[in-house]
Amino acid sequence: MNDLTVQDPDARLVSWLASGGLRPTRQRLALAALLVGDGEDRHVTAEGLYAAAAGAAEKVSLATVYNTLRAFCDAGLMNEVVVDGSRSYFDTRLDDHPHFYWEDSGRLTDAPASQLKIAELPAAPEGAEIARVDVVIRLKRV
Amino acid sequence: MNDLTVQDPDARLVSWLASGGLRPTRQRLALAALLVGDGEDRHVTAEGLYAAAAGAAEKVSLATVYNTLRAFCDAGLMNEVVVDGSRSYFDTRLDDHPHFYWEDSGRLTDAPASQLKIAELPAAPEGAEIARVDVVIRLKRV
DNA sequence: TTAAGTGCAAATTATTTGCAGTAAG
DNA sequence: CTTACTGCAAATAATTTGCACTTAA
Repeated sequence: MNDLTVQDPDARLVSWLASGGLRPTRQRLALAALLVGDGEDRHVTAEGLYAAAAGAAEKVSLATVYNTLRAFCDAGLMNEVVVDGSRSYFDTRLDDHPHFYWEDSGRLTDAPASQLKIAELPAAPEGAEIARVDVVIRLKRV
Repeated sequence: MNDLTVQDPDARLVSWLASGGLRPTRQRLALAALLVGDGEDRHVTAEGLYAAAAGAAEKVSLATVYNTLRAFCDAGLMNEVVVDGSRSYFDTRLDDHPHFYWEDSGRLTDAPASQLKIAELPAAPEGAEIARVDVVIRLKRV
């Protein structure tokens, strides 16, 4: 899905946006660079990404950060993860995988998918099918 | 944990509240009756419980419904379940168990815990331990 | 009598939206 | 040019809180 072919970074971001049918605006390129610029998976909140953009001297309004994250999700470029009733997290990783949620700091990180083995799963009731299975491992400091 | 001994229903609710160190006020008894009055497990939102109370001709303010649900959770009588960024669900069932989330209707129900078998789980990283594992099976209509 | 609980209305927080201006194809 | 995108500020929605009043112990 992510074609990490060798090409100049900007072009990679442009095609990342294009694969979601989105125009490469200055703001989107800046946010995309922060999100997928280095190929690392990221878990951000809107406020967090807004702060990161500000830190990188990129001028993007908070409303645009919200709208852009929503656009990226609608375009299938990211996923929204719900773990904390009060804020939404956005994950650059696209496959269905488990998360660690650090209750003390509110940080969300990937849990190694290879170490999760579900031997049996409740079947979807009549008239429904499974869209996704969210597994959140809540951690507390010892 | 839930002692479903045969005694008059009101006394059951009073001791349910007492087990959480909470005073049996008229409002709490009314909400407790709606939540655990029949021993069935319930998944409610604050607004939903408020509507149910109104439907049962019980006068309880929305603020009190919120405060009471929070108090019940703090007292360990209920659990908060996060599945939908925008609203909180409160579950009368206390053990760690999987849920079905009906994406179309926003309804939350229990999934049979007996049908979930996790063969392997990512280990908690250094300095942390697992507080709880949330499994939410998201359903879509076929 | 006294600390806990209640209910309003106002405050907060995260997020969305209307709309006028700006930029991409 | 034409439509999508941006950014402010105002609007929303869920939830919390300040505070005067009520009630359980």
